[in-house]
Amino acid sequence: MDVSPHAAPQWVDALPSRTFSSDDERHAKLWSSLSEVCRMLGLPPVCRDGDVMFQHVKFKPAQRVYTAGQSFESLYIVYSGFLKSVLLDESGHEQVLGFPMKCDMLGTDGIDSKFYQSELVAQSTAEVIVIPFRTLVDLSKKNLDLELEFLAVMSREVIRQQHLLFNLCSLQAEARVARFLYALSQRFAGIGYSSTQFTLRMTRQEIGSYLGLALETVSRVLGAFQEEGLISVERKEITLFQPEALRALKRLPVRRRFSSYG
Amino acid sequence: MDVSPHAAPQWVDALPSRTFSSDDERHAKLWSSLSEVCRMLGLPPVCRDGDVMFQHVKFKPAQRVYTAGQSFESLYIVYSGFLKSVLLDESGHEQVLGFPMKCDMLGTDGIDSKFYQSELVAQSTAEVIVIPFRTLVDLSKKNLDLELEFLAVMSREVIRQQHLLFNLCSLQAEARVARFLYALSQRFAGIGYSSTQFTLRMTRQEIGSYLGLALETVSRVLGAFQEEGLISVERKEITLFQPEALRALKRLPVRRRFSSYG
DNA sequence: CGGGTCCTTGACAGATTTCAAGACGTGTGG
DNA sequence: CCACACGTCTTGAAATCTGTCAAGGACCCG
Repeated sequence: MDVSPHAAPQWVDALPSRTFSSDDERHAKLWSSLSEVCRMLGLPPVCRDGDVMFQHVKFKPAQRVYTAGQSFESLYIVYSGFLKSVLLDESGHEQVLGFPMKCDMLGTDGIDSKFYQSELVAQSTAEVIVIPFRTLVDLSKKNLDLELEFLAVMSREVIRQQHLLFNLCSLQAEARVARFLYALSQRFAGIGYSSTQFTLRMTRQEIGSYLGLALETVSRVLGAFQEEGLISVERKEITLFQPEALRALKRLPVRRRFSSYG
Repeated sequence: MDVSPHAAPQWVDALPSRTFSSDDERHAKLWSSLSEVCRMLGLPPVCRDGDVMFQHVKFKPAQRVYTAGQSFESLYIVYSGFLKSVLLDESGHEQVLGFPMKCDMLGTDGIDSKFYQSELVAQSTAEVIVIPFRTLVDLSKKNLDLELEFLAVMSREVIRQQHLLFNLCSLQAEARVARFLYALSQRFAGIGYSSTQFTLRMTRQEIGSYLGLALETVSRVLGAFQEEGLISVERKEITLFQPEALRALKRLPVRRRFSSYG
């Protein structure tokens, strides 16, 4: 199922068909208004162009919303489901950039060069709202505050990456994983899920890539957290017992295992 | 000279005075037009509001252009000199986010919350162009393409951070330092300096913070590069002998030093 | 049921940090 | 002009963390 980087034609069949026929899709919400989009992005509801509607598109797990090198046409807002955003290097190695979920905006890295620099991959059935950039530009001419608000959304993305950078540079493995779990819990809370009990949609490998760690390290750290009673972890099912402890965690108390002189 | 984080009044005296009296400052260029700003940002020269001018402000080494928590009023474009952008955590630890130089735009992390999230510190005498955000918004109403272009500039910043993330996550120390030197050399070339011979304005500590390494590691890796004949390093004076080798470097050939059985 | 992916766990190697000491340079004040 | 203090850089040795390799078990899906 892996698509080699920059292989132009391959992503085409990962795009959804324009025709909706299955029962599942017939019942799905197919359009969102501009004001709904603004609400999802947390923007002030200044925009009242009630007529403008944006199409929804559904993706199945492992399908790509866009791929690196594909020409930039639209921004995307996650309506439902879970995805991952990845960067591919020359040799096909995959670097995870984030795990977008409901209300996240994606695709901004294509604005400058007019080609997406990263890939957006569905990890579950996912529904995204398509915002054709051309439409956005046109709308901005009528509603002068709109483009301004999009600057704010991009500002948020810059800040998110700054914090990620900080985590990678100044924290060691345990703290990185702890903060990852805490941040994830906060995001789940923000979209109406439980903040203390959830299912990881991504593999240890992907978490490791995101945090700059080997998958085994992620596995070990999760195990250690469980030992300490901070969390419960059973494959992908996670329960946080002490979220605040995770937020503040620097390093776990040393516990000599297998030592004969303790 | 260190300013403790979030200490509100302290940054005030780091701001430049509005009166220019010294000989040095009298001869400085004090204003830039919008079209000049667009040119510096690499934007198409669509903007012809010839009348709009932006003020220049000068800073001495260690002075702060803005600080974390300060209310967001303006974006800044580096006109000359060298700076560093840093994030401060609760305990005052400093995380370097970048080393801005000529033509770089800063301050975008304040757009969303209306407060700067990071700090911009001069590392040499530096001159920045002040773009009041209010002015930018007003201009956008007349020139509809302008705000669009600023989205593109922010898009570039997002991409820069994506690559930084990739470097931190998937490369080890030697490759990080090598790519850092290569990228620096390219940037120097871009603003008219030599790409093969330059002076590092930042300390090993700051490079280490930026790359997620200890300062000693940076020092050692630079030493190793010199041993290999890739560069020459004498304190802050750097000469690149094989820039391309640095760009592609994964790891240095192992060289057993101090081993008695070789 | 079989194949594949994902996860866990151990042992080990290797990379990087930490700690420590000394050299080098620079700026300041006597 | 020199001495001194300070920040920076280098270098070594030891400690520690994390990655790598390997094997086995759990789970899922066709």
